Amino acid sequence: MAERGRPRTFDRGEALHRAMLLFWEKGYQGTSMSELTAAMGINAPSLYACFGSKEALYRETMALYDDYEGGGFGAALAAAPDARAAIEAYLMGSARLFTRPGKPAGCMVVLSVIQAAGVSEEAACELRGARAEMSGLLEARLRAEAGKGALPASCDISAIASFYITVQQGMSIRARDGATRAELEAVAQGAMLAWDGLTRARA
Amino acid sequence: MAERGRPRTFDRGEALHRAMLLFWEKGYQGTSMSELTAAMGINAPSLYACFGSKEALYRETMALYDDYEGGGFGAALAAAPDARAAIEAYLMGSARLFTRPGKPAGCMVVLSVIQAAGVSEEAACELRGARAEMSGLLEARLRAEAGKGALPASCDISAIASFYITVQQGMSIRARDGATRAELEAVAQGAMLAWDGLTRARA
DNA sequence: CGATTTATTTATCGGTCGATACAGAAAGGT
DNA sequence: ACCTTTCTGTATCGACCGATAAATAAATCG
Repeated sequence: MAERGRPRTFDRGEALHRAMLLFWEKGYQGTSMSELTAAMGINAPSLYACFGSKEALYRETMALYDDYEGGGFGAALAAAPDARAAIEAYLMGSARLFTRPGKPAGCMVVLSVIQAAGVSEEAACELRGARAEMSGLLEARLRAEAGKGALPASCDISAIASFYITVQQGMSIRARDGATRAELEAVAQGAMLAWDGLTRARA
Repeated sequence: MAERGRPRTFDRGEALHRAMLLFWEKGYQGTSMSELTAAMGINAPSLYACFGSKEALYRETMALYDDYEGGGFGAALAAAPDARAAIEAYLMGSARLFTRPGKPAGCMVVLSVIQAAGVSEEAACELRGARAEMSGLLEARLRAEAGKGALPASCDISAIASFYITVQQGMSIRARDGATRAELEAVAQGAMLAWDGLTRARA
């Protein structure tokens, strides 16, 4: 059951990784085929044979990002001892992820709100889903805590999630604008100062 | 001292306004000349004669945005009775500005961090300056308050400004992703819950 | 009135975009 | 060996990009 035909001369995963870094940095429309083929070290026909199209490649790089770069948040949220620690880990982890030397600043999924202009409606939906998923993870973690009675039943879980998602997305922009890790960590700590107020029982 | 030559058949200000809406919505690279000329109701040579180039037009639309759309914040900050009210007005005003029916969602200046890919280094600097200016306005308002003794001298003014700027920029992304005005206003109120903690005197 | 100046329309420029046709090269199957 | 299959490099496709040259139209100036 060995492979038929001439074997590929490049590493598919490595090429995909390099494409991801480009799309992450410059967005979909902002990255040209010639930049892609140059960075991936292959010619256009090899790219099309291997990945299908520019958009299919983009979607695959986004999946790779979800799996390896933006990932780990689900586990971190679950591992935290309580909801407050989970949110803090989410923000502080984001501050670190958004400012890794040698990697584009900010979150590829968050920035795709703007950077994915030009992709098909189908792909845009997929991206919207990926962003909503993160929001869903946060809400789920908070609801789990509320279920344990650790949060007042009357507090607005989705509003809390919405607030911290917004802060994290703002951190993506700040990172792109040159903010340092220390600045983002200070922002994260600032956002945690709203925790008591947000989780206080409502009328 | 009347005008020489054939008079222009279109309203320059109106054409600029239409170009602004396009750039605001789709960014610099994402807006093509043919889209611009179609929306402005003129042919390409008229555009070049009147505005110089696509980039010069973009920069002029950004100036227009600064003056008429994003403006009013300086005055609002100054008019507020105290620093807390100023910050709250800034965030609540942003929530309103980012979700005006018939206008693109979010802030053109904030989104330019990502949407201005492709412009010259000179224009990019100008945009960075425009973003820093807003941050400077916030800091100045806070320092004025600290000078009056209404804020502890030990609290970190630039960190407070950085936090609220980050929230506001996050609101721009959320608006682009479809967030409603009510959601953004809730986020703004959430951010104000951090105020007491942020302005408490430090060790 | 011509002469000058400026704006408009039409047609098009060279360049780059994303995407492919084609022929040659390198593997397995028989 | 030969055929089939798959990948590779070259060379290029039509479409659109941002930007203009040239000819025409509409105003003021002398």
